[in-house]
Amino acid sequence: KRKRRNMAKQVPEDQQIFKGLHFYFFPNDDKNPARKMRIAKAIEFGAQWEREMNKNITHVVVDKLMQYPTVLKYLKMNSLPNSVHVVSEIYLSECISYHALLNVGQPQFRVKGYVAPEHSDDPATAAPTFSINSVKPLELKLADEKIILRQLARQEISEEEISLESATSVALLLQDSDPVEDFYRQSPVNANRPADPQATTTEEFDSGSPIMDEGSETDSAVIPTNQPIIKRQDIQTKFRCMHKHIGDQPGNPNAAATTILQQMADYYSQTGDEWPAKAYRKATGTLSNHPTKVWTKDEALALPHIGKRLAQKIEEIAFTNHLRRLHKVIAEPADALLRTFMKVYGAGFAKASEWVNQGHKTLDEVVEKAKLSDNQRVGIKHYADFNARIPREEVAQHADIIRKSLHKIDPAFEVIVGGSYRRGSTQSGDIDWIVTCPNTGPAHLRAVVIDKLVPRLTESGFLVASFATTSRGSESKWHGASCLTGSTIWRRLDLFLVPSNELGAALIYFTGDTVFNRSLRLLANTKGLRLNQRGLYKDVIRGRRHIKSSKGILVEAKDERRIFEILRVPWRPPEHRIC
DNA sequence: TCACAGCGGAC
DNA sequence: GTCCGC
DNA sequence: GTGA
Ligand SMILES: O=c1ccn([C@H]2C[C@H](O)[C@@H](COP(=O)(O)OP(=O)(O)OP(=O)(O)O)O2)c(=O)[nH]1
Ligand SMILES: [Mg+2]
Repeated sequence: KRKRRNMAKQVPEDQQIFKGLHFYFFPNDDKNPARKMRIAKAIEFGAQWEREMNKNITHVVVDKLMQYPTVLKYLKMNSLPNSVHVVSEIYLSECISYHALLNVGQPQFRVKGYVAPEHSDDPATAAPTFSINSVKPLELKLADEKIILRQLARQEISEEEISLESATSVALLLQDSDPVEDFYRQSPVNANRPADPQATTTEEFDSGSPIMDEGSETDSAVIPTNQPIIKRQDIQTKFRCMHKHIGDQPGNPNAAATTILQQMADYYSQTGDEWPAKAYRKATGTLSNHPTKVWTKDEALALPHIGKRLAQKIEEIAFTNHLRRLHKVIAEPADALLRTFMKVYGAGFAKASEWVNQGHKTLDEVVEKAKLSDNQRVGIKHYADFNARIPREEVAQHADIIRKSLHKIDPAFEVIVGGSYRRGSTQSGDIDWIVTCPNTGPAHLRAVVIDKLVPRLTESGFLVASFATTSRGSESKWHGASCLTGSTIWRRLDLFLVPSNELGAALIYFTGDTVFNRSLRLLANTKGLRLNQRGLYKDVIRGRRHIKSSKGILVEAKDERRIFEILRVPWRPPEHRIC
C-alpha cells in the first residue's frame, strides 16, 4: 500500500482557515463533482480529509439532502461525540467566502435531525465515544412472489397499437411476410433472442445494503408487511419511443408530483449527479404520461422507471403536496447563480462552478475578470438572445433566406428544418437544418455549404457568428448564429450536412426529441443493434465496459420509416416524438 | 455490478 | 480524460 | 435512481 501524499494545492498558510481541522464528509467520497470540489476546497484551505470515521475528526460535513439519522445509521452509531461538529455543506462555502471559521451553531448550517449539544466540552459526555451498535438484524426480504406477476403480464397488449394513427404501418407490422422479417431471419442477432430466462435466480434475499437508505421522516421506519410488488414490463411499456405523445396536457393529474420530481432532477443536475438526475427525469416522464392520479406507493411502483424509493416519494407528494426533504434545499441563492452561469452557451457545470467559486456574482463580472473562450464571450454577450425562444414564423423567415441563397448556388440542394420546428413547436430554442442533395457525396456538400453558402451569408450580414465546424467521415456540421435584417436578436443555427443515402438516420437524429432518440437507441441496443445519426448497424461488438471494438455492419440509413420498421417501432410522425 | 445514446471537437 | 454541445 |  502506498502512502497517499496529500499535496493538493493549498492556499498560503495564514489563509488556511481550516488548518488543524479534520473533516469527514457524508457521503464520504468524491464521486459527485460538487462534493469533489468541496473537498478540494476544504483541503486547499488547510483541512484534512478523513477517509474513515475516527477520533481525530472535528467536523462532519453533510450533503444538503442528507439527514442526521441517515448519517448515524450509515456509521452504525447511536450518536456522535459532542466534540464533533455536524454541519451542512453550506458551512464550508460560507467560511471560505468570509475567510473565517464561522459559528457552527448558526441555523443555516444545521443538518436536519441533528440537535447540537448544549456545550460541546461537557466532560460528562466526552467519554463514551463511538459506541458501535450491535449488529442490526437485517430485514430479510423474501424472494419474489412470482405468481402475481404472471397475471399482470398479460393485460392490455394492443390497446396502444389499435389506437395508432398509421394504419399502413400497423399492417406492415402485423404481416407475417413482413419484409422486415427477413432481416430477423437471416440476422445472427436472432440467435440470442427469445432464449429463456433460465431462472437460476436463487438469491434467498436481497443482499440489501441497509445503509444509505434515507428513511422516512417519521422516525421508526414502519416496516410494512406488504409483499414486494414485482414489475414486469415489456418493450411496449418500457420504452418511451413506443408511445405517441404530444406533450403534457394542462390537466395532468400528477402535476404536483412531476413538478417536484423535476426539481429533484434539477437539483441533481446542479450537483453534477448525472445518473440520479436522469433517473428522476425518466420517472417524471412516465408520470406525466399517466392518465390518472397516482396515490399510493404500490400504484407508483407498477410504473416503468419508478422504483421503491421514488414510489415512496410520490405517495408522500400525493398526500401532502410536497416533499419534506426537498423543501428548503432547492432554491439556494448560490444555486441560482450557478444556474444562471450554466445557461451561458459554452459553459457547463464545471465552468459555471469555477466562476461561482471565483466569487463572481454577475455575468458582467465574469466578462471583466474571468478568462473566457470566444464562444463563451459571445454566449454572455448574447445571453438573453440565446436563451430566448424563437417564434415559429421567424424560423420560417430564416429558412427563406437560407433556401434562396442555397438555390442560387445549386438548385438541387434541399433544406429541411429539423429539431423542435419539425416536431411542430410554436417556438424553438434554435434552428436546426438538414442540408442534403440527391446523389451528392460529402465533399460536394461541404464545398457548397461551408465554402460557399456560409461565406456569402456572412458577407451579407445574415450570419453573425461561427462557433464550430465539424467534419468527420460522411457528414459535417456548422454551428453559428444569424440575425435578421432589422432585428438585433441573434439566433443560434445548427446546420447538418447529410449525403442522401443517410438521410433517414439523420432525420431521426435531428428531429428528436432527445429523450425519444435515447429511447430509440436504447431499444436498438437491446436488439443487438446500434443506432446513430448515420444509420442503424448490426453486429456491433462491444468489449468490457461497453467499449466498441467494431463499428458493425450497416443495416439501414436512408429511409426513416424503414428504421422504425426494423426496430419494430410503430411509425411516429415528428409531432408525436415528444417524450 | 453494470449500463443508462452516441457522437465530434477543444483543451 | 474531461468538458461542452447536438 | 432504476432495471437487468
Ligand atoms: O443531446 C442531444 C441533443 C440533441 N439531439 C438531437 C435531437 C434534437 O431534437 C436535435 C436538435 O437539438 P436541439 O438541441 O436543437 O433540440 P430541439 O429538439 O431542436 O429543441 P430546441 O427547441 O430547444 O432547439 O438533435 C440529440 O440527439 N441529443
Ligand atoms: Mg433545436
